[in-house]
Amino acid sequence: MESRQLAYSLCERFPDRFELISVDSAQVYRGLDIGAAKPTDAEQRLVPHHLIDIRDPTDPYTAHDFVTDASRLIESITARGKTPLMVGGTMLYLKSLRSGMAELPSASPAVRAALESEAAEKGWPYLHERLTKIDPAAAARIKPSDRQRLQRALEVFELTGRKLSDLQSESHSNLTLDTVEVAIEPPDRTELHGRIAARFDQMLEEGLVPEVEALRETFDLNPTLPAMKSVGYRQVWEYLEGEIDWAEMRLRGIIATRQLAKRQLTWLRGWSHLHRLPSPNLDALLKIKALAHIFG
RNA sequence: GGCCAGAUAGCUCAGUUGGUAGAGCAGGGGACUGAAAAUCCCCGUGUCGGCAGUUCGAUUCUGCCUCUGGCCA
Repeated sequence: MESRQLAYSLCERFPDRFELISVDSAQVYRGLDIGAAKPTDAEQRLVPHHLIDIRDPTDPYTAHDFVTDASRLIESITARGKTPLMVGGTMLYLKSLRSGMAELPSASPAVRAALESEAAEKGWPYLHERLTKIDPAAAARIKPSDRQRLQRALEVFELTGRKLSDLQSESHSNLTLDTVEVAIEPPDRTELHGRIAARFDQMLEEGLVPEVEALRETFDLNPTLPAMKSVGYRQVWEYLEGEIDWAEMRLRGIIATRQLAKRQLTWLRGWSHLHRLPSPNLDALLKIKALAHIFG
């Protein structure tokens, strides 16, 4: 959350030096502003921002889309003589950009719907058994309870006639990135949780609920869309449907945010070559040796 | 003041025909290849409100007490 402020400090110190690429699976959607903690117009004027407001919430954006878009942007920004600054907390996007993604077919709503109804009829364990027959390696990795990945593995087979595990072990992107990775070390858990609660209350005060109501009027949304499954939006949706009351919505929103933060920290823990800063302090950032060539 | 129902894990509760107890949620840890702010996996000893009594043995039965909710005054 604070990394963006640090990025802005850097941009102010070195004007016209950087362009910012948002690494955020919620900020890509138009209309998701308050809940996605999208940069304000004033902030967006500080430095060119990319990959914000590029999709309607009815049109899912994916990790693969991100890798494609970000790769292209990195190239063009660099060609302009500037340095791309990637800021955001969608860890899979970052990971995929760094290690590349396999050549896989994109999602097919028709195939997914077919698998969905088959699962409703015969159960997911049955589909997992089928995956075991066609792709034992993938089946061993994917738990029968992990419907999302199970569905994906079967979908890939339907679409290509090939095993997901084979496709994944083949072609990986050979994008070579010279990056310096920096993360701001969060405070202790209790304090982090306090901040998260305050932040969610702030969003409610700023009008998160009316924002979702407006989205529902503007777009033909449903609760299975990624945009509406994201933190805050999902809980407000349930509230607007009358499934939960205000207090419960607030509580669940805060809980979901905490759990998201925890998952992001889990990603970060295993990150190698990561520079950890105790606070969003520009001087501390500038002391990182690996950055010397950029400012030198 | 009287009657009734509760009091069990951080929270909501289940349960033990008497052999010291378990779910959901929260929390912690982990995984992660076109939904990723998603999806999933692992982790539960707590004076079973207090004090007595009955019993080989009580969280479980009995009595008293404390607290909470409801009803009646």
